[in-house]
Amino acid sequence: MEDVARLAGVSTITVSRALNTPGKLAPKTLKAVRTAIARLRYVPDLTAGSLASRRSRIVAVVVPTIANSIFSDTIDGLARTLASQRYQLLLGQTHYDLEEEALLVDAFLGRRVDGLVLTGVRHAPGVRSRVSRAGIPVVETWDIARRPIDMGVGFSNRAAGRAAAKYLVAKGYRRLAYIGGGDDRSAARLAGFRAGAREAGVGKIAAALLPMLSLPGEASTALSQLLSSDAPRAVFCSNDMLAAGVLFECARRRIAVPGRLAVMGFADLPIAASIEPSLTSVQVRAIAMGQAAGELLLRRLAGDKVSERVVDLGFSIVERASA
Amino acid sequence: MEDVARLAGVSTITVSRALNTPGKLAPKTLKAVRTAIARLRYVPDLTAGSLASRRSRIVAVVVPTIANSIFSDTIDGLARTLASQRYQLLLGQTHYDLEEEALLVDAFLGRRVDGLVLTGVRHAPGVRSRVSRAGIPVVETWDIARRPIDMGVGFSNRAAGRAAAKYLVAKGYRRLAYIGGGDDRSAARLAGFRAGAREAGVGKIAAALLPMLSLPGEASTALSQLLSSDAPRAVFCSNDMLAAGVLFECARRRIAVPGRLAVMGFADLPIAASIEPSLTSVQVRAIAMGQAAGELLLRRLAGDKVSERVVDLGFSIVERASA
DNA sequence: CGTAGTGATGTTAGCGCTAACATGAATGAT
DNA sequence: ATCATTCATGTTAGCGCTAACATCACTACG
Repeated sequence: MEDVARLAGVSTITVSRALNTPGKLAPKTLKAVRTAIARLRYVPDLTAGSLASRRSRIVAVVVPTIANSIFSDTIDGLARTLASQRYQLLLGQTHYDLEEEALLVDAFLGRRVDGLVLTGVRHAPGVRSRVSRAGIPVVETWDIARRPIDMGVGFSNRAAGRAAAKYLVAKGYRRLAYIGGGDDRSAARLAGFRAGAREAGVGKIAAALLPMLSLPGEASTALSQLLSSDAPRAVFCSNDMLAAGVLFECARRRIAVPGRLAVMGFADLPIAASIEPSLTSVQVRAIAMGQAAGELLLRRLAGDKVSERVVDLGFSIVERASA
Repeated sequence: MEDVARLAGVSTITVSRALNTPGKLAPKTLKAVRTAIARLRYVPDLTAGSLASRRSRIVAVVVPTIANSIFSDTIDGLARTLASQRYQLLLGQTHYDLEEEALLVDAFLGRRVDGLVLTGVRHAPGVRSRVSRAGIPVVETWDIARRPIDMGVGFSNRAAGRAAAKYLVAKGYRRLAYIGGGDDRSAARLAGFRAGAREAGVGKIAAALLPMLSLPGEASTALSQLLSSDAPRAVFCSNDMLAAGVLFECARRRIAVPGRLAVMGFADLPIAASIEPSLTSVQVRAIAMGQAAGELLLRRLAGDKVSERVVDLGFSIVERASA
């Protein structure tokens, strides 16, 4: 930077200003500095800048896994929103392990990220306090916290499960089943699904819980398991990929959908509209969640107060052929 | 850090060593420092550490989009490999725009990342030289560069397309078609597909090029387009999701697969094995690519020389029911 | 018992920027 | 002509760490 300053005949702070607040320089000076920067191929060191200014222009996002396209959509929305203000994204995956999340959060706080986006509302003990002490804006996504760490963007997984049950019962299905993973949000949907069924006067629900992934192939196993006992009339899957797997298995076994088995998915991934038969699904706004999280962060980083700390983006049921 | 040092009765450098090279401290001292760190809830500032040590322990990865699960698998492999050495991932998406890539690369270089992983082998002018000047290890993935910037991990998209054509012709299909995106790698596969067909004595190939995304829904349009002209006997899709879309459309139109139309996918995503009929696909090793990229970086960051600068992970054709 | 060697810890001097205040020139109102 | 105000730029002093060298105690050996 000193070299640039010397070549342009100014001081280093002027170079700094040319980079950060070009509007505050006289046009001539700005041009001279820019010429010098180009000539010397100078690449400013943002690390040093972060240290001096105490702003890193980095936001960290923690998701269970990016292999699930649902979270990558949220990251995409977040990344695009933050990119508009030249913020960069540091990515961490927990693989559905709260301890991993705690480690990632600590590492990110050490990097002095300007903001933090977490997935889910349950965290390892200590995370909450450490994050609060850091004094940075934090957004929890993909669920609604009763007591958010700071801010939240999401929807109620419980309510979504409940709505799914009510939808299926209203359609006349009474023997209901659930296929899903064991993570918090899937568990909340299952709890809601059970509650909804109970409220609608339908009793026990068969549930097949899977390991964390949500691959279509696992659905076959889960379906076999369910069919071997008291065969359900409708099955709610905690993910469209799982639901797709069920549809494939049904095609293989010549089980008519929805004639003999109704299938309902979750997330409304692109495949839901395209698959044959098309898949009834609970639509959630994955990209919008990322965008909203990014906007909340940006507002706080710009000094705004943000009174609406929790944003419920809701969900909606998209009725298609399968249920 | 000074507070911690004072409380532990040591100097700041000893605290630094307790954090970075704990093995070099006397066990008593280490314990004292750790106690002080815990008591004060001290969170070391990695930004300052990066500036002083000139190592950021951050690696940047640039992909076209993480919405495509193929790239998120690579990122996953990369992230896991790097996490073992406490490196963190900075993520950038180009949305298939080389100019975007150039901007991201510049921003990442400014952050003094320790390593860089790029997708593809074609870059905006200037990127190559700027990256080289930075003197950091770089890995280009998802294709094989004839002249890599530094290192490479991938497979030949051209060869993959060629192999797909030969496979289909060997199966007796002669009127071939291609459905794929317009990005470099898809284009390379199409070129290879054409070359393979030519070599196998099959002439013109119908091709439907789509915008960048690879959603199953877009396949319907593409298929209609192909069927309206000289109906193909076999179609090679540049992505399994596209292929799935074709299968769905075929189910809808009661087109027998592979009886009337053979369908071949690319990437061997989980859905390929699970869909009905199961999908013949070109398997590529997305996760392994990320891991290998991570390993190359780690070796270079550890000071190794790395003589094999380009790793070809190859591909294989997985024969299933659809072609 | 002297000397070299080893291991543990400390001292000094930055890493490359920017915040905060300081300076000085130009402008305009009185 | 004087003074306050604004604008453009400069000076100083860190931001919170770590590299490199320095120091000191202790061990081992002939």
